[in-house]
Amino acid sequence: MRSENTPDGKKAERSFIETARRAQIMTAAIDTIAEVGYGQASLARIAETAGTSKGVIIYHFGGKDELVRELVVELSAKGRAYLGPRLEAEPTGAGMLRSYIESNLSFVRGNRNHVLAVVEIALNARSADGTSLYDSSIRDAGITALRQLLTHFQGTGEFRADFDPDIMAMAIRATLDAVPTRLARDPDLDIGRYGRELADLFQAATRPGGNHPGSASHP
Amino acid sequence: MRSENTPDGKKAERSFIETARRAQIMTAAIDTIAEVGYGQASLARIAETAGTSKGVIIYHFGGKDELVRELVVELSAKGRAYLGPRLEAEPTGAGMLRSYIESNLSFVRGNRNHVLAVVEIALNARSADGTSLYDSSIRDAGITALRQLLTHFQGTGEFRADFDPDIMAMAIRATLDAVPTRLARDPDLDIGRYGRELADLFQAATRPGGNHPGSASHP
Amino acid sequence: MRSENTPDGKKAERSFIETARRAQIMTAAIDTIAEVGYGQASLARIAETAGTSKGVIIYHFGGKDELVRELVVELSAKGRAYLGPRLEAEPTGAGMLRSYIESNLSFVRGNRNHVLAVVEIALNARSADGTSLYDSSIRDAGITALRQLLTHFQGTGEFRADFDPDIMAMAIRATLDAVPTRLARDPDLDIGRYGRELADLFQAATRPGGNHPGSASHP
Amino acid sequence: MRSENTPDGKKAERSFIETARRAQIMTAAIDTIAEVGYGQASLARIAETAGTSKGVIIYHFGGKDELVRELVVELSAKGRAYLGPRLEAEPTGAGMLRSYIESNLSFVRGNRNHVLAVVEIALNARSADGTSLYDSSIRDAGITALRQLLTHFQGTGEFRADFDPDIMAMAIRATLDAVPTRLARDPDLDIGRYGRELADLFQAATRPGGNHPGSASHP
DNA sequence: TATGAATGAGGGTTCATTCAT
DNA sequence: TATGAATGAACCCTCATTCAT
Repeated sequence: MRSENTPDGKKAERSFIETARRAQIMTAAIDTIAEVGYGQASLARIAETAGTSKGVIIYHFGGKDELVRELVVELSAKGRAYLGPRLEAEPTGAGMLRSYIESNLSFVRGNRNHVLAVVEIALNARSADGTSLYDSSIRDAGITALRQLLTHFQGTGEFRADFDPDIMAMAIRATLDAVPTRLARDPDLDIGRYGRELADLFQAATRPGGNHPGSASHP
Repeated sequence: MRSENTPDGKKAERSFIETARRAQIMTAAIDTIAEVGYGQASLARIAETAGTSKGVIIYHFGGKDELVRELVVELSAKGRAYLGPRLEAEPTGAGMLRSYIESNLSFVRGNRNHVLAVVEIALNARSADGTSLYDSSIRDAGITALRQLLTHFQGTGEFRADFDPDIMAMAIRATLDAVPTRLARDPDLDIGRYGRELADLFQAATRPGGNHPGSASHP
Repeated sequence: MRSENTPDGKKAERSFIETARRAQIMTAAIDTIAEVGYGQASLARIAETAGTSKGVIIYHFGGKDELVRELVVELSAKGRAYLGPRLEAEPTGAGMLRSYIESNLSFVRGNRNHVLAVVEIALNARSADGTSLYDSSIRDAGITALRQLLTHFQGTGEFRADFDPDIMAMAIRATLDAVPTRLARDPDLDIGRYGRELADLFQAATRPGGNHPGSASHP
Repeated sequence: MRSENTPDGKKAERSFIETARRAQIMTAAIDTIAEVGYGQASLARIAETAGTSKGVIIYHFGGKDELVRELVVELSAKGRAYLGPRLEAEPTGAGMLRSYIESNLSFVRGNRNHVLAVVEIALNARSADGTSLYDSSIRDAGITALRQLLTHFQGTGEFRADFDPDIMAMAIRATLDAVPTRLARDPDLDIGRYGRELADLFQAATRPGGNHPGSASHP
């Protein structure tokens, strides 16, 4: 297996041809997983999509697990690079929440198969010892950031104080995470409208005022 | 394989012993899938849990796919039987929505493993030809009913008119569907509180009034 | 994989047909390993010799490692059963030593391929984690017993007192262990004469008296 | 692949750099085989130890088999160069035998890994067609020389006449060949004492006189 | 000379399924 | 009805080797 690092600990430089092969294989893996699901995405099938052989994949990635992990890492990096600036540009709580939701979905639109593939991986992929190949710290980091956002603007009064930020964050993430699968079933889905609607939904759910509903009536 | 139907087209009566065997196997399948995930739930493992052999499972169900489909059908029936009366008892839109959410979650609490198994199946299980073993009409039926509920009370004015009932229904379902997995990770989750919070959340999201947020500000 | 034991801890009864199959496979494995060496004795090759498929071997033994371990255990048991009575029948030290050597070799003669196969296993077979598949406690037990024999009769004066029983034991074992390989190269080897010669050799090496040679002359 | 000979049939001169590379690779191979065993010593692993790539090894040696054969040839040459003078210096039979044994072991002590590697090769290494990569003529030559030594001094009366020199030679070689493996298991082994003990052992086994034991009682 | 890249055969293993009993 | 036995395809991976650069 190709070693990932040079002996002195620096990242190894990758040759042009290797970079190209890796990209080609990763694309094939993404498309295959997105199309037939993780369980059916064998190395042979991925290799066929890529127009190579299983051996080449193993040569470049060292094994299926590593290939899969790379898919996750890469998407995670792309996602952070995409979302970060869009969030920071927003001054208000409502704006940040709306931006969070809409940016997430426009990112999904722009990386449909990759997102779908990583969703499949998160749900299904396990290594031989049974542990997930999806580093759950990635998701946890996302939820934590979202919860902190919510908590912060509860403090400022921009959001109503009487919701549980953990549960609200989970609801938002669950709703967003369900979109890629929906998109796969219905490729003509209007993601822009979807995003605006969901932003409206959670804006209404978080804005203060109104005699609040809720547990009072369920003692 | 046991034929499902008699020659004259009627459902075959099942003997007592057969019914018992089937139940025993289904329980084993549910527990195994819930515990180790669909991908790791081989027939051998299920048979071991059930204290039988793989052959018995195939004999009674005709194959793994059929067993899995039965798990889905059975849960779906249990779910309808549980939820139907609870919804019909509610007179108001807000009440029905709250009941829908809270009843769903208390059903999850009472059928943790079965729900978890079916979630695993819905996300992962595919037959050899790549098609899902989860009959999506079941989910569609659920979403449709929910959407009709929402649409109806938009008509009566109990809910704000300016949300897309399809998207709202999808958000509610996605949020509810995420709970079993959470519950698996954290068995001490307070489902009751979870339900009240989520009901509050979607009540706030659907109730009319307030200067409504929304797409107007995003031309 | 077939479970080796019943739930209550007893050895599982093996059906007649299973016993036969296992014996057939073990014989094929013995012959194959003896002929082509452990490294070339793949499951496919063993299966071919046995007239079956790889799957059958895995079904009956659970894996190659287990098959190999069984070969060792079985030979070890056969060996103990063969050697024990022959040793105990001897009253004198010289007699026991001679019997040990000659019985070992006549056992080799009667179990040529099995012994050869286990020698191959002892030298080559390793599991995935690098540990030997040959339980070295078996060899250690043999050497220990031999050393105790030597030490005992040093105490009685039947053997000269000035050799290191550990090294003498090792020399005897090494010499005996080399015979199977020789036998494989020259199938017409006269094992009986070999045994008598080696017994003479080590009798001369252990008997007391004579102006003993030794380290005194090598300060 | 580099050709071994020039067109005119003479041995090709090797450049300095090539000689160095070959030595580096052979050392890496020796250490790797000694450490992990022949079966686990893949070209990739050897190349890694050597700090090169598999291609280089194949370029310089033409293939794994040739590399392995070279390891054997080189050790054999080193061994002859080491042992020859030490034997010739001894005037008596007993002296030569003692020197043979002790020199062999001190050679092992001084070339531990190389000896261990060749032992591994002798026992395990086979080419694709199943034939051993260890040229058994090397061992045969050693045994023959030893047998001639024994026979010679049986003629002079220095050794007892009633042992089979072939079997005695085999016993001596087997005992010596077992030491490297022992040494690998117990690196603190006192080779000097080992040599003296074994020399004593075989001196006692070969010296004349005493009422000889043995085959008389086994007609 | 040396390397990175690719190949393809073969390795052991898992698994749903079939079949005789 | 139920089981043990067997099957065969597919799985991921290792390896020595080849080849273009």
